[in-house]
Amino acid sequence: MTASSQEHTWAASAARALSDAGYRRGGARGAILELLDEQTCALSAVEIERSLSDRRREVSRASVYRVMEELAEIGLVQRVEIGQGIVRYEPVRHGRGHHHHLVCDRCGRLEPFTDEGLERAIRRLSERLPAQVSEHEIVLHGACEDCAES
Amino acid sequence: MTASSQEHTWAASAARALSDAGYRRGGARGAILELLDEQTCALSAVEIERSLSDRRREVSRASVYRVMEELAEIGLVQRVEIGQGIVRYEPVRHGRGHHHHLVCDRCGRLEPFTDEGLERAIRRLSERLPAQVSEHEIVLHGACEDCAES
DNA sequence: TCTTTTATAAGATTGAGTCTCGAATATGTG
DNA sequence: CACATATTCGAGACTCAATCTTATAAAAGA
Repeated sequence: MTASSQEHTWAASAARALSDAGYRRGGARGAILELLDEQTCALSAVEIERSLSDRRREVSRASVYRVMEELAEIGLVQRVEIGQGIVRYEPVRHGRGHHHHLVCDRCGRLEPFTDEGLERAIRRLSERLPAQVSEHEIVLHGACEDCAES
Repeated sequence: MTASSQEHTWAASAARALSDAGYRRGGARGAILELLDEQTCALSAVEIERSLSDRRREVSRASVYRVMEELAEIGLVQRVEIGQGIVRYEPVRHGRGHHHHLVCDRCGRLEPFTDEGLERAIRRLSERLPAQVSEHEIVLHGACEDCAES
């Protein structure tokens, strides 16, 4: 899902949104935006740190977490808790691109999927519950296609 | 295993299931079963450790994790990942007291809910996906009734 | 340019969860 | 009952993701 679908890249619009929200420009933030822009699925903070280090644009751990928190706050990335106590982050691409995840408990593979029936069920449910459901992120566990065969 | 929930407590049937699975009786395990039996919703490992300590039946951290893993393996408890890297465990009543959870992001409250529409959507989805979905646990985030008012 | 504010880096710290291994306890057998 | 043996338990060291601290670097504004 390479997504320069809209007018700008995700990184560009994210940078503008950050700016609008009162954040200033910074090297670490730019590098992280650039990296995220290339991703199609969720990255963990540690993976982000390592990936940037690999391309010789080192960013400190604290910066990764701080930037991800800022991005999540504005809704530019979504936190995805896959399990094992590791939080992954995933760029939210304008409207489209909403999906959930299936985690293979054997090989650890992470697969995105979409399902309109599920979305509908959640919308109805959200209205019924005596609470404000702000966002939802569904993680199914099981065996992925490859692992299921063996 | 056919859990006729009336005649025995959950703890009793869990003890039997453990015995059937080849586990022996042990003090720590018994204390944990007893504690879990009183719970209606999920407890974290740390909460279990502290609760037992409060009632002067101390159980070491390793034992808590070990026992919870055993219980989860046999299907007597369900792991629930609420976020913040904390795993909670919840006794599975009568084989299927199946429900999901809403986490209040403000006060941290954990509320169980059930929804047939959601279950139906997941069943259909599971058939459609090229993978074996073994179990599902859905965590919605938002503001609970009390927090939503303010 | 200079000042003020915000961002960043490096590393110490926290805290959930894991691992190890010797001690304690349960069950089966004589 | 007593013994032998396998299982369970406890205490603490350890791992590692995530947070906090503090000094430095870099932007925006004057």
